[in-house]
Amino acid sequence: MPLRVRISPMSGPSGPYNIRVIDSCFSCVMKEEGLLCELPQSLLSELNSLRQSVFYPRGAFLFAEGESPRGVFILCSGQAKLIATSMDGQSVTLRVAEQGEILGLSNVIANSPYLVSAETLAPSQVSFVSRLHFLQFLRAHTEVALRVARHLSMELHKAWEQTRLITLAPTTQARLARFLLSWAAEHGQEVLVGAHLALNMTHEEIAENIGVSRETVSRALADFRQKEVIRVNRGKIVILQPDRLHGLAAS
Amino acid sequence: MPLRVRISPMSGPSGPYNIRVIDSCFSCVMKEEGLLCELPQSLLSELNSLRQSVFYPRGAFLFAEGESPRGVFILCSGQAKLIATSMDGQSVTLRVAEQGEILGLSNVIANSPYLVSAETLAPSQVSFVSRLHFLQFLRAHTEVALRVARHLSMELHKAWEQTRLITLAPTTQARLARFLLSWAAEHGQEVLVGAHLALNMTHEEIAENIGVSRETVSRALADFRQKEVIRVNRGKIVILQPDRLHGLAAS
DNA sequence: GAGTCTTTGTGATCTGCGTCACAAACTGCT
DNA sequence: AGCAGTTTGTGACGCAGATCACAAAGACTC
Repeated sequence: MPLRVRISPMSGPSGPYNIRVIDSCFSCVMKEEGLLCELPQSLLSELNSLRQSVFYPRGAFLFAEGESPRGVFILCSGQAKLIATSMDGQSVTLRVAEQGEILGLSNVIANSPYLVSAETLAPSQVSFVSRLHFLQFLRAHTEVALRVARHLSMELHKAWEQTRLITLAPTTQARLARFLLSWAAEHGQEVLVGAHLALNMTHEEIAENIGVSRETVSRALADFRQKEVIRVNRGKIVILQPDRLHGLAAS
Repeated sequence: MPLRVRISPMSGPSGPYNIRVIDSCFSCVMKEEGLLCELPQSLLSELNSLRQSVFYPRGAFLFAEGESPRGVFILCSGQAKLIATSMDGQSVTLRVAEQGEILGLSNVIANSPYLVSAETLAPSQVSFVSRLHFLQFLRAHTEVALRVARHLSMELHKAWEQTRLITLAPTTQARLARFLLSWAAEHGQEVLVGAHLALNMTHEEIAENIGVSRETVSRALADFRQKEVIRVNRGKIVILQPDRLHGLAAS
């Protein structure tokens, strides 16, 4: 098992970024799918007293591969991607976390080093709860342990979906189409004519998501555009022909 | 999200196989890494009363993609692989579970259909616990919920490792070498001169593990053999030059 | 608005690996 | 032992996509 590089210099939730510490905001807990949604008020306020809220710009690292787990990061708003990096600098995106999700959970539970890095894709508000506090909280409330198990199950399923996406698509175009569709699905976006996808990603980053080269993504997108399946509007992708996109995804 | 095929005809832990039902055997719980190891005796015997033990031959399906979760499968002895299949019949192996591991856990927790299939790689003794019983058991004991969370974390980390293996290896030979090394590592096998790996896999299956074609695996293995890095002995692979194998894995 | 850096678009080339095809070796069955 | 089914070995061929190489278009700074 080769050791991995890129140990971040950060020692807490704050890093070498221009970060604002905020002290309200637990709106994320209201989200339907969030781990914490519909927790009894008493538990919420207990958790509230443990957490520390911080604002990160785009491109900030919440934690990096190889660090030992400091604690969990609750994504109150924004987006973050989890990436794995190889020795020669290549990287894959394992998944993109949305608001309401918890990052670093599995590492805190297993007490094993982060084996992925978490980088914000958009300006994000993040609540940090230290390992010790979180574990105490977890042990004290069976309800919380069950929700954690459910969250981990969700993460596992997404990891499997990602493997499926990368390995079982016949062509690159299919991979890209599936990627766009699953993105839309995960963001509650109906895949209708005119749906806007705010990917917040460069072609390079899309490439890392689907495991192909940057040029191939550019070319495939150009092709979709030329077929008028999609349109690109100031960084956002607009779906023009959902049905044809599904067709491309299938084969 | 395309629906997936291969719904198995089984409706319980038993299927259309020549299966023996056994009623002892919880030796798996003694295993160091098993989910259940070192559980208090009282919990063990409670679980014992809930389970039903069954013997499967090689190639049996414990469950298949798309089925709703009947319960969890505790692998007392043997091996099983988790596979995802695409519409056109291709498949990837997501991981190989060893004795002591629990299969179908995340689906029971999340109450979502199995999105992978589990197939035995060797004759295996498996204890089945139905969804309801397991959830009751889980809810009743915080200790168990925590262990489940730890097991799921382990599964998630293995899933990420698998993605890393498949996507971040520069060449096919590196993939194969890494696969062999990680196999050895996970089986407590020291990677020493003469270490025997009982893969229980055909080249086809190895190919599904590392995401390449069968012929490519045959050729790569032939190459390793010709370089005298490995030797093949009645299906078992013998490592002759661990250091060179590590070298091949790196690049 | 000039200058720098990042991102995107596209052509040209090269190659690893998938695919097809078939022979050889092995396995299991009666 | 003999036969059928599976697994393995290897050659020949073709192409999808990686890589290289720039140019064009945006984005951000002062």
